[in-house]
This record gives sequence, structure tokens and C-alpha cells, in this order.
Amino acid sequence: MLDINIIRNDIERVKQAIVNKNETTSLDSFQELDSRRKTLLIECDELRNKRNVTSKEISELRSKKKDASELIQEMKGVSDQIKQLEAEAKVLSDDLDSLLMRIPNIPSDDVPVGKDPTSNVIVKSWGDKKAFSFTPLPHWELGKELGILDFERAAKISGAGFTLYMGAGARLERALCNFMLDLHTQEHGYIEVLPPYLVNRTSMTGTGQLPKLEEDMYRIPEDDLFLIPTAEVPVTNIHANEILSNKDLPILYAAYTPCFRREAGSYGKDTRGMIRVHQFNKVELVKFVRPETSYDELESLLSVSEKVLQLLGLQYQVVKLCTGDLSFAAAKCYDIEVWSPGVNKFLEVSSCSNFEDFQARRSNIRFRDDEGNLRFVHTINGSGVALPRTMIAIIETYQREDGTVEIPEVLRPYMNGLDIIRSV
RNA sequence: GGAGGGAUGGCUGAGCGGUUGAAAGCGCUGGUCUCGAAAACCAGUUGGGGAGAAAUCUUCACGCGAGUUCGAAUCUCGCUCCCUCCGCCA
Repeated sequence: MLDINIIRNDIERVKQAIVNKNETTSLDSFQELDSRRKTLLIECDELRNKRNVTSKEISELRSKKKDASELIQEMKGVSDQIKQLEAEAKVLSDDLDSLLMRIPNIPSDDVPVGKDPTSNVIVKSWGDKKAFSFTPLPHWELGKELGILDFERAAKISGAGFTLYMGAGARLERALCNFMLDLHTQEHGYIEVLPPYLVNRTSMTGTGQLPKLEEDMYRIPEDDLFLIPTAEVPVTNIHANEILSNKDLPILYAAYTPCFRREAGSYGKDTRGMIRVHQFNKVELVKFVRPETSYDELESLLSVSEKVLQLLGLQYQVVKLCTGDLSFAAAKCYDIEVWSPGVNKFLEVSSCSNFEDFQARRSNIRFRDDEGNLRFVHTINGSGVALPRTMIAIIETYQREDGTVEIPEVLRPYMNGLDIIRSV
């Protein structure tokens, strides 16, 4: 949620941000709603004041055993009037709130303006393209031959877009998870958290997934709970409605969770293998930081996420997203894309975003600064990193001509010493 | 699922329907005292909205939402969450 004063004082800037983000929210009704609401509230305030003052008078008259029936009679009317005005104001407030909740965050000044991913900017390329003496296979072929990935059976169990990991494949997934968590908690100072995977509507709204993306969520209607699309949702909401101590900032959390996405509207895209699936695991990094430091903290979050791929020896690039590719809540975002030699594409494994105070305002996460003022924190998050696509890159990058796959050095301790995945 | 109890400020915990935005204690902040500290004493210490340059004024909020009333933390109803016991289950 934006500071309403930004909309009041510089509505053109907000309108431009909406256009640049390819959003369609209309601000036409804003000024009317805002001013009518304000007028009503002022009127309400005056009447309430009258009621408060008169009630006190009535109380005094009563204690002196004097008659107060005339005042009581008058106040009856006032109370009815207040009730009516309050009801009107509530409608306006609800409308205004729902409008505010649909206004996206404003992109940071250094974000390139653009309609679609073609305007994204590659800001870094790491690692060399691995030279193969043979044509590298895609992971779905390698995985099937090795017996570690079974998409047919996953489809039998659940449908298209699910993965069944078997044997060394399942073990590799677990190894990756442990490797990443250990790295972030032991080397980068993140606190490990294991949050709920089902969250309520308030949490989902706090981080900005709702109201816009309801169609993309798996929802449990009986309880109005949602399966998390990312650990960002439960982890950011850990501190909802809290006032954090300045000396505790920054707060760094790393969470390993499954993520559930309906992927509505992406049917027919990336259908083979596990490039795009409805359920996947991910290690998510979430930071709560002082506003002055948030852009530095974004860079450091990016670099610890990159570290994962560097240690795994995977080629990747970092892309700065243009305005049109930026998510609803983000002010700035870097995608990390790992190279997949078999699919012959870069695959996004992390989006490292600074939300500034957008989420903090929605979730009401504040801190007291050195001057004693209450301010909203800035929130930052990114994956460190998403597992299936990382596994794709590992399998495809480390494949050998005989169809076996070498396990990266850093993962071997987590694989009980296994160094090669062979067909069983 | 059944029965009962509860939800008040950073914490503990009072609170007859009418100066209770809220006692008291703890904590925290500032001050006095001290070479310094502790103790003691004094003062301050919730948040949101509106008006104002400011001092300040005003309004809302005692889990959430409705209701009764001139007036609700206090009464009624619904919901949520927490605790205890019983049942069921990992």
C-alpha cells in the first residue's frame, strides 16, 4: 500500500507508475472518495464531540438530582445522526481502502521503463558456458533414464505440472535444501524459520498477493486459507502488527518451504519437465531493514543468493527487471537466471526484490528510529534459491556422455558421499 | 467434536454503565543525589485519524463485528484466538 499522501500530492506520479507497471487500476474516483470521506469524518467528529460533552453534562445533572430529560432527548437525535454518518463514512472508507489495495508500488527511479522482458537489463553474467563434446540432453530425458524423475506417475497421482522424485533425485533435492540452509544460516547470518504452509487472507493481503492474484492461489474455501505461493507470505507476516526495536534491525530469515501455484493463464507454457510446476520447494530469504539501508540490503541479498549458484558451479546471469516486468508490490527487482544446457535457456531461480515500505504498510510492520519516531520498515526478499530449476541446471550441466550425472563437490557431503548418479 | 474459563497499554494485573485512555506494580526514558554506580526520591512513558506554523485542541481504538443506551472496557448477540478437561487422531 502506498502512503495516501503520495497519491494526494502527486497523483500523476502514481498514474505513471500504474501505466509503467502494465496495471489497469483507475484513480479517477480517488479525489472524490478521499474528499467526501474527509468531509464526513469532520462532521462526525463534531457531532461526537457534542455527544461527549453533553453526556458529561447529563451525568453531572443526574448526580445533582436534576432533570436531564431535555438533553437526553436532544442527544437521541444526535446519536442517530452520528450512526447514519458513520455508516456513510464506512462505505466510503471501504471503497477507498479497496482502491488503495489495488494500487501497485511505485518503481524505484533506477528501474528501466519498459513494457515487457525485452526491456530487462542483464547486469551480470557469471561462469562460462560449459563446452560439451556431445549434445546435452534435457533433464526430463536424463531424469527418466536415471530413474530419478518420474513425470508420468506424478501426473497419475496429481495431474500435469507435478514432479515425483525418486531415489537419488529425492536425495539430491534434500541435499540442496540442506546445503542452502546451512550456507545462509552459518555463513550469511540468517535465522532459520519453518512457517505454516497455509495462511489466512490477511497475510496474503499483507504481502500483496491479494487482492490481485487470487486466481493464482490454491485456496481452501471451507476455512478461507491459502496454500502459500512462496515463503515470503508467512515469513513477512511474522512481524505483522509489531513494532520492532531499532537495535534488532536488520532481521534476516531463511525459510525452506514448498510453494504452490496454480499457474493460471500459463497453460501450454514450459509444459515439459519441471520448469514450471504447481508445487516446488524453495529456500526463501526475507529481510526487515531500516529504510536508509534497504537498497544496500537488496544488493547483499542478491549476492548471497548468487553465492549458492557459484558454489554449485552453475552458470547464471542477473537481470534487472524493467517496470513492466516488476511484480505488483516490488519497487525494484533482480532476477537470477541459471543456465540450463539441455533446455537451452536461462531459467529464473530467484527474484530479489525491495518492496520499500509497501508491504510493511499493508502488514503494519514498524520500528522506532533513533529519534524515537515510529516508521515503517522496508522489506526485502528473494529466493536463495528455488529448487527444481536449480536441480535442472545441475542435472543438465553435470551430465556426462554416458547419461550419468556428476554431483557437484559441495553437495557430496549431503549425499552420503555419492559422487555420480547412475541408472539403477 | 463435547463441557468450561479467558482476551485490557512493552509485561503482570485492577477496573459499580457516567472526568477510566484506562489504577497499581514491573520495565523503559529523563532528572535529583553520587567521584561513579546501586538504592531512594521526582517526572515522563499506547497507537491511528483530523485541525494548527507551533503550543495545543479534537476524534477513534480495552481481541473483531453488530446491538442496547443520552452515555459501553463495563450489558446483549455473533465471530476469531488462547487456556483447562473429555472424546477422536498423527
